[in-house]
Amino acid sequence: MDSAARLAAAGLRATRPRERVLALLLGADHPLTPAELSTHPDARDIDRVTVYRSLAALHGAGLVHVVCGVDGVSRYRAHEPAEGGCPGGHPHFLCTRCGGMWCLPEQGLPRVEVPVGASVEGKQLVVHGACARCAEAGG
Amino acid sequence: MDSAARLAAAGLRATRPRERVLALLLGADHPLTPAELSTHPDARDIDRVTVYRSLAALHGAGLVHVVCGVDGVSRYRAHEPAEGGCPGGHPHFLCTRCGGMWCLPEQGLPRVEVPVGASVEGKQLVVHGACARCAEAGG
DNA sequence: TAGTTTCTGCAACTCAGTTGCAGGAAGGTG
DNA sequence: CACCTTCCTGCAACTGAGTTGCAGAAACTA
Repeated sequence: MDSAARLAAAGLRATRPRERVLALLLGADHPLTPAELSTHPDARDIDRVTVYRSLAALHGAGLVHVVCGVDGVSRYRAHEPAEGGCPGGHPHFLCTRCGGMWCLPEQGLPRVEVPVGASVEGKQLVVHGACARCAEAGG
Repeated sequence: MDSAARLAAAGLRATRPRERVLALLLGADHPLTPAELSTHPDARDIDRVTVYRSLAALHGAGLVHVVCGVDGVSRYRAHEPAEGGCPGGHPHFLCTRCGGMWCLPEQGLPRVEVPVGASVEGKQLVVHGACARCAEAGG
């Protein structure tokens, strides 16, 4: 299923910026920041603000999941809409050297007991350190 | 052990801003943001920048732990230096309505398998939703 | 094709956090 | 106690992420 079809299936207008952003997320092997998206050669002509709003629309429609690392930057990744339920329900690894992030999809998240009366909307587990390449480069 | 004694024990100079910041963190029942600290009545005369630098010093000395929520804001909490080892090794609950955060210290963090060659320096599990008060207020 | 609705791009803005630098305080030495 | 070195503080200015308002343009509908 390509970007345009996914947008239509989710009830979103299939505009050029949205298709482009979703296509980039689908083609990436790790979560991307809004900055990485708007400076990408294939999206240079898309405004920063439009990238943010497209990501918000995609997230609202359940086409992508978002993770905020210990560096305070949000990262987005596309997932199959068919997965439904709890997309992004896996840990992520953040390299604090190069800023790269990778999904660890084979592993789940633990059940957490929250204070009485509180309602849970999501949870995220971020492991941080140095990725293989940065660790080897001396870091 | 009061703030000044903790600073000395950690090998830090016991300056007024540091004592003040540490005392506020020790007196709080939940993690505080740098903004909450620098606008606190007891710390109004401490510069924003000094708050950030004091927190960095306290964190580097292992007197506080830091959590970055899904809202991209860092929060700090003091802990007993005697605990050592892996301070902050518990989940946190973040209320996305009021921005409050609470520690869930009775629960641990799961072991996570990371990509080959990567080195782990820490991990954090943040559960987000509405706290009891915000949920009751209709959120 | 015309018309309504929604989206895009621009400009300006807020807020978190950082950097450079001059003056000042903390704590050691004689 | 005075001196001196070291480190810290506060100010100003800056970077970078993310948001808001608005006019014009593109997408869907009839």
